[in-house]
Amino acid sequence: MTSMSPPGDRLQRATIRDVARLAQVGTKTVSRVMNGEPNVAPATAERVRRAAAALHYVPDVAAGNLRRGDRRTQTLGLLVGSVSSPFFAAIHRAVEDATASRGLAVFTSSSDEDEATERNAVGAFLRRRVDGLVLATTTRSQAYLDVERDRGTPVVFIDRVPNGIDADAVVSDNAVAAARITRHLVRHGHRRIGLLLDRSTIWTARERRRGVLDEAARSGLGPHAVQVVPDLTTEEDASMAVRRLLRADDPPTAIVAAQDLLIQGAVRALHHLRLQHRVALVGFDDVDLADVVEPGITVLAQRPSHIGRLAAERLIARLDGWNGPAETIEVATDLIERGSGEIRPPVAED
Amino acid sequence: MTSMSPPGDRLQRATIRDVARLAQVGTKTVSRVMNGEPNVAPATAERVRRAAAALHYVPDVAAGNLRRGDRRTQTLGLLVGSVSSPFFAAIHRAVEDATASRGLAVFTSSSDEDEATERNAVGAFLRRRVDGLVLATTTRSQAYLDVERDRGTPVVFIDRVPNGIDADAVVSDNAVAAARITRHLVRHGHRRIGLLLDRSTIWTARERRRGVLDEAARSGLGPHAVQVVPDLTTEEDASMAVRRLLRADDPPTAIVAAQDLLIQGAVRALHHLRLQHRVALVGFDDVDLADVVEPGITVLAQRPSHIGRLAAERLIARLDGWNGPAETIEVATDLIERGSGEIRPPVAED
DNA sequence: CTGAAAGCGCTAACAG
DNA sequence: CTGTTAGCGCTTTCAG
Repeated sequence: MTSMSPPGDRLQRATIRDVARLAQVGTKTVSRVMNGEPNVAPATAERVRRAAAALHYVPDVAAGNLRRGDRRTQTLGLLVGSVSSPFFAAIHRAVEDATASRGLAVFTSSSDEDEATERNAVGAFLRRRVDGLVLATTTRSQAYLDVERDRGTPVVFIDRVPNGIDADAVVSDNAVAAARITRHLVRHGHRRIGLLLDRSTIWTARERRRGVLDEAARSGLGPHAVQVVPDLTTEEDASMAVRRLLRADDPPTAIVAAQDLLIQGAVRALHHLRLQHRVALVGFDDVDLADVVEPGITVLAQRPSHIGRLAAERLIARLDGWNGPAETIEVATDLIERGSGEIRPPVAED
Repeated sequence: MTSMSPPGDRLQRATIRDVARLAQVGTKTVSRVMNGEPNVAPATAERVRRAAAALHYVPDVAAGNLRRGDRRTQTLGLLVGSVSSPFFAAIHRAVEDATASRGLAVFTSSSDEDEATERNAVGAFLRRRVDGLVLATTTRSQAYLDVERDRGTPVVFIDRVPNGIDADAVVSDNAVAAARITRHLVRHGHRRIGLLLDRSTIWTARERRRGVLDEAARSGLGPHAVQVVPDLTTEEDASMAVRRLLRADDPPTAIVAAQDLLIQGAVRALHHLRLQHRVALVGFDDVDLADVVEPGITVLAQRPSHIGRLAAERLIARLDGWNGPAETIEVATDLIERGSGEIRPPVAED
């Protein structure tokens, strides 16, 4: 029976030879039927199918690919910062959607923004002979993928542009978006802005910082107008940073939170301080219930599913032999005004 | 040929024989070194490692496993409702964490609660010879996995108990939790409850319904006290359901939303109707910013990362040969009171 | 239309 | 300590 029976005598897995024997044909004929190749008499094919079903035969694609010409495993590897982040989870879903109809299976891993973890994960993908790679890279240089790319494994980068390797990338227009946020705040009268950032090892954090600072300068805000708090990792980090910023002399009248977790920390801090209607707030990435909170949270929403879809499509094009030059695709972001970003600074300006 | 550039001569992938030739040893020695087996002279091992590095050799685990005794691919398949749902994303992360240190790579797929999609995904996993399966199943019966399980592939179900197969499962204490919510509302004076549910093909939806109805009966509420609205899929569905419920004669004084998306729809509807302080609301699953909204949203929080970790640990135990009886592990849930669930009904009781 | 033989990259089972 | 031979499950090649 299932679990009681003598330990150790697990059912033998049927091979193509078992099927061939039962159907009274050669293994090649079974192979033809299983792969939908032509030149099999309908009656023979039916016999083979019946035998396969009777034995619960499950072909071993890895064994097949060992000999097959194209050597395709119909598998790809996806590396993200964390599969549990809403942003990357949405990308993951889009990659899966664009990819499932093609019969591609997806390996996923989280890097946690650690170089060694990324390299381990990519190594694990490569040892399993994935056909292609979709990477939110966290390493300084991706030159380590050069050889693999030259061996014909396409690599598409997401969320962050690559460094030290010529490859496709699909990213948000981070600097543009950050500048847009800044202009928005300046137009509403703000001259002192607090900027909450993720680790500066992450390309998006650097881009967003650049976008804010450049636009602040362009608006003539002066060098100390933007108070940058980098390397924030958790909600609590962001909360504490907001408290610290607002306690200081000459506190910022507006906060920019450059990532979803940081928004939540900032919102929570402002509410606890009862300053949610006094201090402006704009965040990167849309957050659940952002429209129900009072005031609604103004955000610069990225389009993660768009990023995922474009990346997957580009990868598939490469797999199909398209050989155009590598390019970086910028995906537009949307400024969604809900109230928190439209708060004006207190009138007591110096 | 790839195409224009260095015409068609993509780099050849190095095999174990290339490494052996370069290091002037037999292939078995290379194999020993790559797998950390004993009985290789340090000098030889070093020579092999150098050759492997020079050739950028990446072992093909699938080819190795073909001959290896245990036939382990160090790979497992994870099926969830959707990888982009926060609940399943958290489970996914926990499975990855419990599993990465072991060198297991994870295939993920979304079922979208569709039977055929589930079977396709599981088939794709099996053809790739995953060592084990973690499934949030959506099929009526999982007897189709019987043979595979007897072949030694462990299967652990998550979020939903299996049917037609004897296997481990890790689930929330849904009915208990639903009863607890109901009791909570009854204690606060509610006698008419609106219950928003996901598709009744999903086991959790049925369990939660049962929990609410049983507890309502136990509390002597009468057969029409709970108005059940099943088969809600989107936020909009939930919003509309709330509006409809509250427009009716004798509307419910409390709403139970049995899933995160439905909570958001319900919250939004209540806020639009400006009834958020009049109608009680309790939801399943914690939601971002639930504590910042006014009133805070009372939820029954599941512990998805706990579920994922336990499922992965059980799977690993099975892989390590542990052969105890299959069991269903219930993970406790937490009632988090934030205000919305503690609203009392209007005094005008009949 | 069909099947026998060879071989994909690797490891088990021996022999040195 | 090291290498040779066979063979994992499948597809290619090529001869019927």
